[in-house]
Amino acid sequence: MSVTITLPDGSERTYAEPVTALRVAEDISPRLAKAAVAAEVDGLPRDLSFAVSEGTHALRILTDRDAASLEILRHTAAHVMAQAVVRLYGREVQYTIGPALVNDFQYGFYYDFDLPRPLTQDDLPKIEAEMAKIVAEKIPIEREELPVAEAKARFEQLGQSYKVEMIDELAREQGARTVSLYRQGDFLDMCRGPHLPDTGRLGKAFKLLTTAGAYWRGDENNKMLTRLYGVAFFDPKALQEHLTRIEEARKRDHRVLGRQLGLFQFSDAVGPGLPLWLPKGAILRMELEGWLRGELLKRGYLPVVTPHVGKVDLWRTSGHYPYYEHGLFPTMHLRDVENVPEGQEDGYLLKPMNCPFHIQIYKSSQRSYRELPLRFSEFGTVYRFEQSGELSGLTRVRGFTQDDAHIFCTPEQLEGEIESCVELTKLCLATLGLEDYRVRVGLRDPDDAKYTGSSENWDRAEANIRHVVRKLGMNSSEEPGEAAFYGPKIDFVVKDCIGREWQLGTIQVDYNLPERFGLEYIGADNAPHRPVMIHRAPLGSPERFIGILIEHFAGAFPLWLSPVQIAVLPVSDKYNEYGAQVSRALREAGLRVELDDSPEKIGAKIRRATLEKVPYMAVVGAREAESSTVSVRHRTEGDLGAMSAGEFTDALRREIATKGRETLVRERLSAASGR
RNA sequence: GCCAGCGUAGCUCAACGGUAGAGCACCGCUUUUGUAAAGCGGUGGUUGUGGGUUCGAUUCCCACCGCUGGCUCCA
Repeated sequence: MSVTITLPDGSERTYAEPVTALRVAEDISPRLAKAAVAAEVDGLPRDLSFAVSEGTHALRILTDRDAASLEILRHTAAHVMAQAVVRLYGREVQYTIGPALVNDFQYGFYYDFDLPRPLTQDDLPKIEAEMAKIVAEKIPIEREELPVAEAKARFEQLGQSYKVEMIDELAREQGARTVSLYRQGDFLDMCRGPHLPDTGRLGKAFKLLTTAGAYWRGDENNKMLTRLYGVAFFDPKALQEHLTRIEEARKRDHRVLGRQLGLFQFSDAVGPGLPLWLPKGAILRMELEGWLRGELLKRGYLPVVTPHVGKVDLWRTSGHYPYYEHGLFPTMHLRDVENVPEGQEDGYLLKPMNCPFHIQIYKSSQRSYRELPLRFSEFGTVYRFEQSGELSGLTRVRGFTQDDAHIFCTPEQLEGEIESCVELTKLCLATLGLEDYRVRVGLRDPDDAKYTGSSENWDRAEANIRHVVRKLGMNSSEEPGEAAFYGPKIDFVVKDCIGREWQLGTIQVDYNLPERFGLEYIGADNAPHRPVMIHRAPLGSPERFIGILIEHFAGAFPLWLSPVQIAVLPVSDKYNEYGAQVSRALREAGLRVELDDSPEKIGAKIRRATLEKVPYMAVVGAREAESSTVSVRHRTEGDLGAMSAGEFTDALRREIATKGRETLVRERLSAASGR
């Protein structure tokens, strides 16, 4: 009959009877006990009040220095917030769920409430003040384990019907016999825990950030609850840094930079989610697309061009229409202007995808196995009627282009083709320096009826994808329910400046549309066979990709993508003529140049070009005109010294060829330091 | 689509019941300038749209449109 506790440093402590984690901490040192936040017993997070039972157990005392503690702090913060809301808004407040978030860029926790009226921004200061009171009261947080029936009775008594529903569900789906409750004074919640030992430990480094609506259980058929988001840290300095980081991130927001740099705009006169690319944005986009087009040709892709509208029937055959009708721009009816043949549906759609058109091209002649794989590529603009609340800058729009292609191949060729698609997608990300992405393998959700095709087809497609992912050793996560309705996919997902995830590149395996459209090729055996399709887009969409790119570079694009590559800046009007000469020479060398012949002083011109994030400036005055040179300045590195226009051009061409490395800067700086 | 907030000059913001103001940008004049903002002057607004309350609305109320943060959705 004894308790043996092994500590992380390997030492052991023995107790005659069960002992709480806190007691052990006290025995180790009073300072540790004071700093203790929670414990980890046999690898599981526990409260400090947790009693370690007989036998041998590994114990670790968690302090604010442990990463795992932050989640506990934030979870307690959510409870304290809920307690404050109940205190302020009365017993008719229903509290539902309130988890900690540790990987979110902005938020640290939230709690969803059902209240007589939704809370607004104006309520937050009051709630924060009440939370501060609760912290000052240092209310002990106590855990108890109750049988399901008893716990239900408690919450029924409190009128907390959501909690009752959750307990029922725990009992039904996980066979729970008991549930754990946490009480802090007048507030009782069902929670797995662990929590801080008392509300005082929350401290002052918390802040409520925003309110939002959220459907109960994330289902839009359910009631909309009020969600409060907040964040908490152990250290007020860390909170301040966090808030500053959010503020900084908002400065890179592509919507802000897009306007500042004159890349794109939206116009009420045109309609929401329909971007207008301004000249500078259009150049950037053309450069990116032009590069990718070259890569596609090298890889045996065949360009095709297809229209923006097509008959509804096409989308019925593909299967898009019934499932995604609400996601389409409304059907155009032609009966009033044209005869619609008997038996043919009257209607055209603005295309939501390019695949049915590419399929028609496949079908335009009889195909032999000798032709396969056929890779039809098109930067096709598609239109999807996204819900109004979903629209967001360039990352979620209603009219956008896909760097699309459909690969038609034999089942034997499929995995090799998937592999090359993965490599091309990785090349795109690597070329732009987007290293921070995750790979998601989207599989069907077996409980959802929206997927088309046989389960054999799905099994095959999912197996193909898994093979390739394994073969390439890709670090990826499988997510059921993330497949396209016709097939599973590999998605490349990145985050924007405030941590929202967006899918960029995608590779989708599809056995189903070839079936639905009756595609065939004649095999070596002279018999018809069914091809497999891959839908793939390495950028995903230039719109979204560039949106992310703007944030990635904070608007300071590498030379090859910069809308203006060189600003020629005459020191005064007197040198405008020489400046124009230099500009002409650079432009003839294929560089994008802007001559600033405004009556400003040189300092102002430099400032303007720098704010516009033009990579290089060529300052020209008497000295340069005299010696036929330009004084080169880099947007961040400053003065790089004088060189001839020819030397400058050559250096920039070399730098453009690298697609990113600032070779000229390096050359000049190393020359300078070598001197 | 749902919840909340916001919509004032091209941009960033002020005025908050008494018929709008600043900085930047733009235009003009002076200055002819050497590596992140020269000086002076000027143009510019049916205060998102439509109703309502009021002697009077940018300000208060309602509806719509748009934007922002979430939720849902996302081929």
